[in-house]
Amino acid sequence: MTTGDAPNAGRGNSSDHVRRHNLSVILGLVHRTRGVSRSQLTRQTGLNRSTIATLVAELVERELVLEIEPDASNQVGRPSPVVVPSRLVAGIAINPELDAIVVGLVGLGGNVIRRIRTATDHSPSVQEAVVIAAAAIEQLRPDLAEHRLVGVGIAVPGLVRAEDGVIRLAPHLGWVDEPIAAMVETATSVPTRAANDAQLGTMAESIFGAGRGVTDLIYVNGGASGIGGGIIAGGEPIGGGAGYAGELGHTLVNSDGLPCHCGATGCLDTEVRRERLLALVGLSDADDDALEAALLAAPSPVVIAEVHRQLDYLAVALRTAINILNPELIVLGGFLASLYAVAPDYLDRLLATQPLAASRESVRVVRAQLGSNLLMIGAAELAFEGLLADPASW
Amino acid sequence: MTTGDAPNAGRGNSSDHVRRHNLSVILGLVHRTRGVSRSQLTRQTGLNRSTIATLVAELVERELVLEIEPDASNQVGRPSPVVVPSRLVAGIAINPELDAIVVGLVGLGGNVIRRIRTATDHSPSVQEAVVIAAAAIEQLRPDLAEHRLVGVGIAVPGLVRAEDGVIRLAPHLGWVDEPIAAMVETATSVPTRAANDAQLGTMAESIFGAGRGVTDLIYVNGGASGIGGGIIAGGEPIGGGAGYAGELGHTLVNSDGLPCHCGATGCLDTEVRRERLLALVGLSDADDDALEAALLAAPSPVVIAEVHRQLDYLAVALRTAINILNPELIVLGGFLASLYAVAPDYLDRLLATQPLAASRESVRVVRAQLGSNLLMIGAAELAFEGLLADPASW
DNA sequence: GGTGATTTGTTGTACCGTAGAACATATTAG
DNA sequence: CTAATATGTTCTACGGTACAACAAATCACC
Repeated sequence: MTTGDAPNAGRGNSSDHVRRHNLSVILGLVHRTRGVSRSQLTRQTGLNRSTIATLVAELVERELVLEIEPDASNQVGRPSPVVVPSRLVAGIAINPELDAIVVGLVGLGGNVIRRIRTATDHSPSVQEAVVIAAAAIEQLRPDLAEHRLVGVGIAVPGLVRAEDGVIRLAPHLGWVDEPIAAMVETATSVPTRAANDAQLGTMAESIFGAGRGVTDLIYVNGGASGIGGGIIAGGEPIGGGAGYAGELGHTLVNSDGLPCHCGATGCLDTEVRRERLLALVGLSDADDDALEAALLAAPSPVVIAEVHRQLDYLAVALRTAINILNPELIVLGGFLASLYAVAPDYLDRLLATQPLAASRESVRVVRAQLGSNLLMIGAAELAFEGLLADPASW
Repeated sequence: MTTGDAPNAGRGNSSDHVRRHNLSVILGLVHRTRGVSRSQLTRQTGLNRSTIATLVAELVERELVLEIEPDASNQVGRPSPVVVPSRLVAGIAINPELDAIVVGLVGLGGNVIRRIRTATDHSPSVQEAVVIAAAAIEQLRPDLAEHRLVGVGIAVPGLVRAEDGVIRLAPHLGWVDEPIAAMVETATSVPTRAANDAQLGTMAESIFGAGRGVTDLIYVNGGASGIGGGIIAGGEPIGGGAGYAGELGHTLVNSDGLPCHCGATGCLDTEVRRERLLALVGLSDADDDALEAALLAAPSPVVIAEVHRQLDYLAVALRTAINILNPELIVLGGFLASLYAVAPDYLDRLLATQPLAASRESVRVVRAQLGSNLLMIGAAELAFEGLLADPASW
């Protein structure tokens, strides 16, 4: 017996598509779980175990997955082999930052194999960033020889048009209308896609991190260059018409606030800023862990006041987002997670009163789990997307 | 050749599901378009024309659709019969208002066959509303005898849990935690579902109204009891975890604003209100058309000032929503459409500066098209959902 | 430590649904 | 009136999954 399957759009479905779809579902499950037994696959897909056998056999044939010895499960019955992602398959993740270009080699299952951070002494141009990324990929050549490269994904701190991977605006890098995906694809000859970094972080946390198994969540990240976010609704990442969705940082939180670079005033992004925290704890430059340690170590009244002030504004933005999207989960990343770590009860109390009662009672707040690998894993999702959609074409 | 088909979740797919899916796709197209030729169906679904023939034949057999004479199309080639929704199939729509219960009989294709409005002299209890609705359905009995009733849908001015159709809060009716879907289902013995009225209006406008063919839109409605809204993202209605999504009325628009019944302060819903407009044009009670006529007829400075004030706040809420969701289209309904009719340029100018540039340049604002039938059509969508998902089971 | 119960892999067959080809039919263009 | 074109109709082929029967590997129990 096979259950449910609710495909979309106005498209029909033929046997060809059934095969493609089923291969895609299975490879997707193997990817997300990093290892499932064949018997679990039969249960989760609703397909017959003979069908699972042929489908898995095709994926093994194509060297996309491996079947390994069943683990001692203390279960009655014949043990079922575990299907794991092939270690051959890999994607490249690129993340340009203000002062560095990070390039990573990521295996199926979101496993970061290697990672090269190239610091830059100035904020690079897109051309420079592409050259640096290409050089880093060159460095990876020995590793690449052992892998099958299926794509490149770029996590950009700015607005990226989903359709063609053009950066419309990366304010802190000063990039405007730059076709970064096309440029990298030209340089690497590997299919390349680009998207907003926070959206990719959202996908990563949703698949491998704090949002596993949750269909409706909001991710909000606080970084050095500001606040970004992403949305998963009904289990799907929400990109909007062009790919610019998720900009929770430009929610109004203070009518009397300062003008924001976006053109409006009183945005979350203008009120809640990392620099202010750094200044208060006497750091000029620090990573998230150091900042959080300093905040927790020095709970002076001034620090607490600022933390509360920022949480007040965060709560206002979250109230709006909760009312609009009714998420089950809010995932906080970067220094927003630190703010929450310093005063969890304070934020919880605010969120227990501001949003509509029905929506607020079912929402949980947690911190992100993937840490420094977040954007590598997220960008790699973009790289894997084509493969996961149609495993048989590879 | 058949193209694309991207089903969801971790479910597999077998021949049984293919058939169900294809029937569902075709009935859905016939429903949405209110009439498609078989040749159009082959093109839009990508299925072979022999397959379309058998699928349509099954739907005809089940009396869900009819094939009618092709219309003179001036096209070369053999004319293709037009597939239209069967006039037999109908759903019941229920919409409780503050001073009336509206019940309608709606045919497949969103065609409102009959509509009964039962005025109440006081704000009814849920029990009263159900009794009144049941009585109205009784009145429809002669019509019902000629139709096949596939479901009941209820559009509730409040938060409704999607799972079981329990009203969590309908503030203006004073209803809390009322299992209205179950109550109506008991009274009618017809499968019944309930949802928020603005969400259903969103679906209706998206399928039959201003949002046809648009995959990412926001609908915002201004009614006597406040502001509601709904979201379509990636072509799908967004309900959130429990079904409470779309509450754009409780976005912060004024930090110095008044407390709102929702628990927060400065909500759009507290600043932008229909009563204020009614008072300024000297009406105590008027429908949307009368209010709009009065606003357009009497553009006194005071009226213009209030219209601008309300549009200022609406723009702030839309800016936040646009930044979060990047819609292609914003559909305004109720008195919000009237505000826009009075000063379209004013709102357009605000929206041309406040949201992020990339998002604002691709968004259009239009008014809703379905008028007084909006909620009947929307609620009927709920009634039809089961049928459209699996036509063969009926 | 053997035996039965249980679960799952394996193999071969049946069935279902769609695709495709060939032919029929209805329209337009000239 | 004829050719071109598009679509309906019919029949056959093919692909993919389900199912049944059997084999294999584990656990539970005595």
